[in-house]
Amino acid sequence: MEVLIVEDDPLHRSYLHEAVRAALPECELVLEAGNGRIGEGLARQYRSAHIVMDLQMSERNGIEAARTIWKERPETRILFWSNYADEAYVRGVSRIVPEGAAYGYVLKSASDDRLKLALRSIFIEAQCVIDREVRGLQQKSLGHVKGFTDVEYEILIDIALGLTDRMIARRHNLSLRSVQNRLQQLYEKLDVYQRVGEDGDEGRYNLRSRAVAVALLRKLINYSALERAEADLNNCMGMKEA
Amino acid sequence: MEVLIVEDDPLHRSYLHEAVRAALPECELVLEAGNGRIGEGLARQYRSAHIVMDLQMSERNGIEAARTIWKERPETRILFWSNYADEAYVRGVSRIVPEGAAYGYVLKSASDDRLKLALRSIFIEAQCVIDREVRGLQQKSLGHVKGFTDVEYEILIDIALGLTDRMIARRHNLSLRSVQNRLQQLYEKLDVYQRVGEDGDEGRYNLRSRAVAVALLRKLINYSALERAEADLNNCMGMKEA
DNA sequence: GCAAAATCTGCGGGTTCCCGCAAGACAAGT
DNA sequence: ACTTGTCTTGCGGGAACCCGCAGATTTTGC
Repeated sequence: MEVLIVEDDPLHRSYLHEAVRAALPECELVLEAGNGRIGEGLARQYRSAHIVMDLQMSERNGIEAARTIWKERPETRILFWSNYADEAYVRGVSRIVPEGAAYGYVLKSASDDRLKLALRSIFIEAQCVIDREVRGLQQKSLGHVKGFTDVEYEILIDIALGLTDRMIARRHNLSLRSVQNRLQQLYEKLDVYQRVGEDGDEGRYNLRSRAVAVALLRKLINYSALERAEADLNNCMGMKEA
Repeated sequence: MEVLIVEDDPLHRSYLHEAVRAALPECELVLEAGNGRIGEGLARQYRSAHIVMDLQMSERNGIEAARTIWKERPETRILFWSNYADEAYVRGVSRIVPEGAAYGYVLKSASDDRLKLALRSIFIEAQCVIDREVRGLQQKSLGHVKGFTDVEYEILIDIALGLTDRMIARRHNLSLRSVQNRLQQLYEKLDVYQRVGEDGDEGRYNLRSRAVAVALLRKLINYSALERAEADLNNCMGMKEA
């Protein structure tokens, strides 16, 4: 058995190495990668079936790396080990995990024991281990309780990228008005209608920009989600040109 | 001599502790704080003159903590130790450093030796030590080479928060048209005018939202800057109400 | 002190956005 | 079949935005 560690912080990397050694004495080889790109390469080369992966790395982030790895070998077991439980990350991960795969999502703030337990559960027992906090977000996101539909989310990303209504309509094969309907739902859910001004004066927000702002503040979207979306957009545009 | 470490990651904290011990054998006491709020408290309590501070902490981030600490004791020497060199952070720090204070900005990716050298230079020699990469950004930011004025930056933040033109005008005591002029400069500098569409079709961006998007992608603004700005906004509003 | 440059301001227009109203499409449920 | 609900689309108008133009004000450089 071998384990691949993908993590860009050297300190965390060696801590993980230690933890893996301690939790999985049957592990013969521990590989390390400093970013997603290298991680992908090693995963391919060693056909690693067991991976511990950080999200938020510079070169190529964890979600992208995991996606391509899972695309090639869906039975790979991946434990995501992250600092944050941003809804953007959680959604990004749930989006790419293959049917029936064993994976995990543990926060870096979790205790030593939690991490080791998760390592054994996932890699040995093939069970899913999702941090409670993260689990909560997942539920909220999927269940309709104050959560956002996938379509809504898409549109949210689109306005965050700065696309116009017309562009969004084209991208999604919708009429202009439909897009605007979606936007209204979004504004509703993001609770963006409160006045900002005082007295009787009418001081509203710019709804479109405000929506992006509160989405960011609520960590519904974050830097890496934006980055990915921007890359997608460029791709898509390139395709059209050709 | 005593040193206060403010850093929310336990691993990094103990690494720092180690480094301080090694680099400053004359140091008698090393204090640790897990977030900005606690850090402020300890700084006040122990009148610490030497602080190593992470930016990006949950409870209260490094910039806010440093600002209040410096406000009380401007001669405090602070070494900022951060993962990132986002322009938003760099600008945030330059903004609050008192006249003639000795401080430093070192990236976590720097070598062990660099860190130790910086510790001695700042705490013993009272010199400023700024990472080269960071230094570059500072120049660019202050010098007029492709950099942003403070006023422009303010307005950028305002639209990122979702304020309307009229609101911005009021906040800055400007006419509506002036604000729009500023916005045009911004759009120019952020290079937001490229078409997104193909063929002869007119596919522009929504300039306002797009500007925010590219500012985020270029790390001109980041989560913590947004968060601070939002808090400011709420304060300001509260004041007006009263 | 004066000219050049940069900023601030009002006006007017074209465009995009925000959204109420209303009519059609499709699914599900009793 | 009738209702109920959700989703889509068109129309139209009011508001906000983007911006060229042109005059007023301030700043800067020499």
